[in-house]
Amino acid sequence: MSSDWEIPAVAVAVDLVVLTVRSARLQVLLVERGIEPYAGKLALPGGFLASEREDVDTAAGRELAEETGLRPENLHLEQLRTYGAPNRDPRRRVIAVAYLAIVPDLPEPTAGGDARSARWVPVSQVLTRRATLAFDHQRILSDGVERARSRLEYSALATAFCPPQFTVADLRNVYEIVWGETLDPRNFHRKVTGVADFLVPTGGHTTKHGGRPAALYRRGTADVLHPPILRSTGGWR
Amino acid sequence: MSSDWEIPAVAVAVDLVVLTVRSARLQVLLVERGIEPYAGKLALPGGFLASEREDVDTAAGRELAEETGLRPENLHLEQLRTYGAPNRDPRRRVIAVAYLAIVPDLPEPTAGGDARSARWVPVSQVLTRRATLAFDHQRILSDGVERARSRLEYSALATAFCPPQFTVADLRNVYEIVWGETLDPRNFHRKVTGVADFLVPTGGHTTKHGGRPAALYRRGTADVLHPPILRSTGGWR
DNA sequence: GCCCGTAATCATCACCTTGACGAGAAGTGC
DNA sequence: GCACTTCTCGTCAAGGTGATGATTACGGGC
Repeated sequence: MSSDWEIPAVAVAVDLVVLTVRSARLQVLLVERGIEPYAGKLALPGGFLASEREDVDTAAGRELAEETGLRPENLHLEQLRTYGAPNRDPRRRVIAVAYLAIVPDLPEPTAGGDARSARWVPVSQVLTRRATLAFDHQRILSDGVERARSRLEYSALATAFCPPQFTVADLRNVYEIVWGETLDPRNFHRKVTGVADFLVPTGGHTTKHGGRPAALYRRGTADVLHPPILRSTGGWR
Repeated sequence: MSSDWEIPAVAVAVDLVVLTVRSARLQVLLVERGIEPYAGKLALPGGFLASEREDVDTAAGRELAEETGLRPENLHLEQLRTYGAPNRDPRRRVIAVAYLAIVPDLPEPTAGGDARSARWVPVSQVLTRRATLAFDHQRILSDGVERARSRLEYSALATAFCPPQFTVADLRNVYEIVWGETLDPRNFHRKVTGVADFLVPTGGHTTKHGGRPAALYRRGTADVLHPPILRSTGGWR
């Protein structure tokens, strides 16, 4: 570092991997790019810092609110990782701080705000390359999905996919769809109800479906799952 | 985003949490700052991108080589997370991409390169505030240590603290010091030797110490620990 | 109302992993 | 040889897991 060396300044983008379970599939929120590069291509929602003074975490919450209309307080939003390869963006140097957001099945897909044609796309369609994404967003999405799968094992993340009140079956549905494997309902029930402070019974019961009504729960105070809920594949067992 | 809006450009710094086990303590590599702000204060080693084209991961490896003289190929280096609060640095807007590096006990503490007085400091001295760090480096260190502790459970990270050949006792020593708890030698031995592809016996044995010679191992191909090595505290059990 | 299908919940059992701990193996120092 | 240390193997009870049977509680058709 010689004294006439100038500190390089780069643009900082925030990209969001917003996941939900919709129509029995894991889906990701994508936007269609309106401008070059990659005009017309699907991409993760995101954008640059709004000002030189905006906090990066704040920017992520702001982008999420713009795209989904949801306040970040109510949902899960965590930093995923930062992607800093020099040629990510052909225009100029941009490093992207990626965030993972988990939202429940929204009534209106992307009604909120001034989002430019955001829509839900099944993750499988992207990961199998039936749909490809702009920039290195394919990689970011892949990392985000793997993070979510892993978090289901050790954290209460699954409840973020669910409405405020949900049944054990709802929860099992989340696990099965995100992990892509079927789980035994009886063992799953025993395990999740056995985890300390994971689920709190509300006293209510469902009434709709064709079987016995299920007890309703809301998420408890536990962030980490005491005995974890481990998947058979992907780990080891 | 109006059309006259300019994309904010910010400086990108790479900060390193370099951990090792030395003198039976978990220690972190720190430098004494020579310039304002925080001149004279201890800080994590790091620096700005060397050029507008430098990859962020590459920059982390470069900084590590400058500080320790070690080539990044031989050791563990992973991205920790990005710290993007607007007032991290009082001079100007800087976002820091922090990395976690694990190195074995080096023969020469900080002999390598042109490092400005880098030295090892016990982590406990920093976390208990007996020594304080510049910027938000206290928080970054804290996150890095917690990441390392967690990684010991599920990954082969502990071997990165060890020389190429090591004994089960060496490995147990790493776990005990990083976790800050004692482990039963007999159960630990059974567990680590039972994990698939974690340890490969070299055939050699130690000869030095006062007890029965220990078999020597080198790290195997496993990155994730099949049955994980769980700590009693901090997790749940 | 009664039978049936469905789904939720409870119960049982064999197996495995874990932690606690005993005991032998294989060196060093005196 | 003896005391001491550390490594390594074994045993056992307790608890978690997967597989699976049984029971509960609803809706729907007749």
